[in-house]
Amino acid sequence: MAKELKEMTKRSENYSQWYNDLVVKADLAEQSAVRGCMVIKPYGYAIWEKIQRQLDDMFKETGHVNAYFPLLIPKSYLSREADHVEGFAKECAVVTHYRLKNSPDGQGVVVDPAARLEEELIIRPTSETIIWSTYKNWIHSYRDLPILCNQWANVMRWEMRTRLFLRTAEFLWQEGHTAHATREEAEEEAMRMINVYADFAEKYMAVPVVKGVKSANERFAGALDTYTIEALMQDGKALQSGTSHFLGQNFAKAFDVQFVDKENKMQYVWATSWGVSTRLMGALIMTHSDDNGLVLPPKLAPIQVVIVPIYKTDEQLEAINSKVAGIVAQLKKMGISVKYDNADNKRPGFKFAEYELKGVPVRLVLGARDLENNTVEVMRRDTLEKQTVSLDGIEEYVSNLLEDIQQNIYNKALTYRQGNTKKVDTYEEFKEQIEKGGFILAHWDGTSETEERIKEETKATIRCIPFEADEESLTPGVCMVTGKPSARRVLFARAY
RNA sequence: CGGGGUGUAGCGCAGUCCGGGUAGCGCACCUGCUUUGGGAGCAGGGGGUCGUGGGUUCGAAUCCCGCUACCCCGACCA
Repeated sequence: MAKELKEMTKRSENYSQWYNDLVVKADLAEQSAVRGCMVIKPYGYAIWEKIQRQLDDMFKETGHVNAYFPLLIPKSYLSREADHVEGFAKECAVVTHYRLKNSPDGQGVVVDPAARLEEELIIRPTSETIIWSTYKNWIHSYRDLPILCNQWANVMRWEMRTRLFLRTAEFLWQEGHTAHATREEAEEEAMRMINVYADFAEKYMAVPVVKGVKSANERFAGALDTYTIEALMQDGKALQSGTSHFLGQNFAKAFDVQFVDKENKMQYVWATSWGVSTRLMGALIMTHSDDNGLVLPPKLAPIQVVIVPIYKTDEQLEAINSKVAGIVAQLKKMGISVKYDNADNKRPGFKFAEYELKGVPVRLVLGARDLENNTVEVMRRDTLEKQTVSLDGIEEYVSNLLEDIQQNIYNKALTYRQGNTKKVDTYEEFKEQIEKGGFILAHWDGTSETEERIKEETKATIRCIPFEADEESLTPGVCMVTGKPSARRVLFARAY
């Protein structure tokens, strides 16, 4: 078994394979029989809940409220905004009938042809259209603005190819949809939310991200500007982890959402939308995990501390139980989630491996030997280091250790990203470097044609034009492909 | 939709061609004893219409034809 597991986890170079083997075993998720959809198992869902709760707090702090809109969208809504329909039409699931009937040949059921819908319904791939058709009724005056709504929901995109966590046909996400009286206010909102995402990624997920704006080619269908956070995975590919869109007046015009301003003039509303999905769990896994399994940041780990007893006799177990009870109570009081696993149907070694696979940040092991010495063995998941420490003040020790782990895995990921971000100046160099993976900062002439050509020839795309850059990167240069003038370096990578 | 691959016990696979002949292995599961500071050992046990429909044959997991599901690579994309 040990050997098999090692085989299994030594596959980090191929993440999709790794997901299927490791993550399923780690009880996070499994593919469902429904094409490209995923069943999220309890442990995986617990991680999602931690993500949800934290993000939701951050949304509330920035003045947002939650609401819910329908799953099904009339087909005609989708065609109101030209770019939007262009972007999503090809990947929509369509509801055409509302009834089944017994098959004439007596075998099962068939779709009742008499129950055809007059207008087909689309299962939402995103909710801009249904929300803006609703906002039309909510907005009449400048006094009705702004509207700052968020929705936690599932959406469906009939992708040609799916990947566990990163691109499932159905996925869970949140989508914020805001309406504003002025362009400036909407632009500020879009920027505010990409910053919220970046904060969340770095402070909670311990995933360093590059904030920036998308090029025209990579922009959201229907947006004037798309802001993004881009993370670098351990295999050298980029992962777009969250986006915030400044939608201008496109949807207001498409759905005729106007308000009367202070001067009694009709004005179209300005919009934003922003979202992150269960893809974040993919980012979490792919950024930190190692060959022993998941490594979770303490702030998002469903179980932060696991305690394993080691005993030979019932008397020893009793003694350990009562000792541990005090530690558990104290840790819980400090807001630390702790699991005491004294189940006697699994051996200690098995438990050690299992909780490492699940990414539990800290493990305490308490045996008869420790009771005598008033000590405990502490193992940290990020470095796998073990240390025997005194039981006096153990709660404080663990609390500090959790913070240390949170910081350490962030630093580790940041160091990795820095080491895999290169500046190149010629296209030959670029082609060579892109094969090695990682981020590349290079000059580009700003045209879609050049971007398209680079994508075709190297499979690399412009991940974003970063907001923050060193002075050299902001110095004008020449495009590595065409030699035309370039204002600054932009960020390239191969992406998921 | 193109190119490749795979469907055999809950999971992972061998057997499939050369050569058709009692359906196997590891893990998991059940029972018992011994174990417990890194995925326990020994002994015994249960579990499979070999993806599916047809054909060839005395006989098909194996050969032939069709269908189907899933995985990987590409086009598409959070």
